[in-house]
Amino acid sequence: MLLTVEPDGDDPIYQQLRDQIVVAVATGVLAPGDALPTTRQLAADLGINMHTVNKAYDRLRAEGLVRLGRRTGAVIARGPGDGAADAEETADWERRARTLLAEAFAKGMAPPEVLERCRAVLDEFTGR
Amino acid sequence: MLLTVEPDGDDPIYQQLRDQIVVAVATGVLAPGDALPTTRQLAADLGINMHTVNKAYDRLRAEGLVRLGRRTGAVIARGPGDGAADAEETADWERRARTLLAEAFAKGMAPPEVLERCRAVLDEFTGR
Amino acid sequence: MLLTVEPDGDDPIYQQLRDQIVVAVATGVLAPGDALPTTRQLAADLGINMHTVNKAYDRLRAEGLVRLGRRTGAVIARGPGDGAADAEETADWERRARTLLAEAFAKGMAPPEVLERCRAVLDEFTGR
Amino acid sequence: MLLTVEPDGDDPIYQQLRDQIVVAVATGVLAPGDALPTTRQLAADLGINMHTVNKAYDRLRAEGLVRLGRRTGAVIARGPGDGAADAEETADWERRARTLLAEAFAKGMAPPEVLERCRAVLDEFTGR
DNA sequence: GTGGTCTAGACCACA
DNA sequence: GTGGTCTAGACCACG
Repeated sequence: MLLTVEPDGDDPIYQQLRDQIVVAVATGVLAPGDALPTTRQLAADLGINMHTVNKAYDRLRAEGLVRLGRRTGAVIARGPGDGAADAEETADWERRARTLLAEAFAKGMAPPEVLERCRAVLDEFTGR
Repeated sequence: MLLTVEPDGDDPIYQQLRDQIVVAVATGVLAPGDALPTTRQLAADLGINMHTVNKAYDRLRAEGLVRLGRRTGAVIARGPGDGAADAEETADWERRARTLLAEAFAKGMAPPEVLERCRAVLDEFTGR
Repeated sequence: MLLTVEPDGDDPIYQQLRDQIVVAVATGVLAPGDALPTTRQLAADLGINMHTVNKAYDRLRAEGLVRLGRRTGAVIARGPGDGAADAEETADWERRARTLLAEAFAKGMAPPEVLERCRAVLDEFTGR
Repeated sequence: MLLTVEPDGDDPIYQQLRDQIVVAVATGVLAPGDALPTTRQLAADLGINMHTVNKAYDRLRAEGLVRLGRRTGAVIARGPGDGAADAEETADWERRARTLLAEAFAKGMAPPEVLERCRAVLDEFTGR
């Protein structure tokens, strides 16, 4: 099973699904054109409600990462090589990154170490 | 005024406060030993509920960034140079960073560019 | 009552609500800062489900026209004078306008007459 | 190929076909008397279901833009110069135009700019 | 008391 | 058989 959820986790279930799919796209486990499970199927597999899956898919569509097809179900629409993010998207991302990096630094992680971890994660994504 | 809030923003108000204080610690605007405003004071200044400020402070306490004293109020307990984060804290941070980096990569931002942005933010924190 | 719905109309109910609110903003009946009814209130008034209202509000939020407040409920966030639409938004609008104008022209409406109708509607919005 | 479809686009396929044919009539690419491809032919060319093409043609018939003959297939029935639309048709169109214009105005597009865009599109249809 | 989330189950549009 | 829409009712997070 590609996706799992923690019903009692801090993040809402649809958010957990969204995050896992984003990571799967980054790692190449899912590539543009790949089909995601149908809402009903995934809901049944995970023991959650169809609408919850639907919401996760809808958010991903709003982010431009998946297309919701009429016949095909949900399909990955964008991937690592597929053109750059727009300005607003990038600005929003940077704002969130800034907060996350501030937390690391404020809690005592050394900047070179932080950067190294980021590099390692990105290297993993690129497959190096 | 050091802190501001958007009452109708996407993030809850207590989260906005928490984030801003974290960034303030990272940039050195707030240093270990500095006192934060009292909950009543800050709530009055921002026009928000006292409980909301309290929640923000409590979260920061749970993260180990502030100490809450009966008479001393909230005081910054940790800063950039103050020893490393523990393993659990670090692992949790890395999980969140992984998701954020995956989003950037999946949406087409180039890894060197992403790293550069991270480096720039960290440089800003260290004062270069 | 400001808003009404036709449960059996061609457009989904949430779309009808969205459209009416957009028109209300254009005509000035609703101005930035004005509060919309709460989801439960509006649902009760119209005899529809809370989630349907929620969806309409969520779409308007995605369009940037309303903010969904924690305490305040839904509030108009943008109005006629409030800065221009971004490029993508404009391009999408123009694509839809092109189709609508093509329909008018193909069905025999004379271009000057079409323009005149558009001008009249816009004049109504500006209050002239 | 005159017509194309995005199977996973926001609009249903039959709607995409309908829109493209309407635009083709407006631009003069298709003129009254011209034959459209047979449903089988077009469905095969586009890799879609025959029923979908059928539905698009039927909508156009309901709008009075094409005539469906048993042997003649689908033929364009109306064009830019072919008499005015009836009152009901016009009223419906104006209602939709009003919503679309309201959206533009509410989102900050200036009325003169909106009118100018409309004029440009109509000029393109008339061939200037 | 507000919106947010989740569940459950139904019907419809689309293909 | 897919996603889209709507209804109904419950609990939670936020303030």
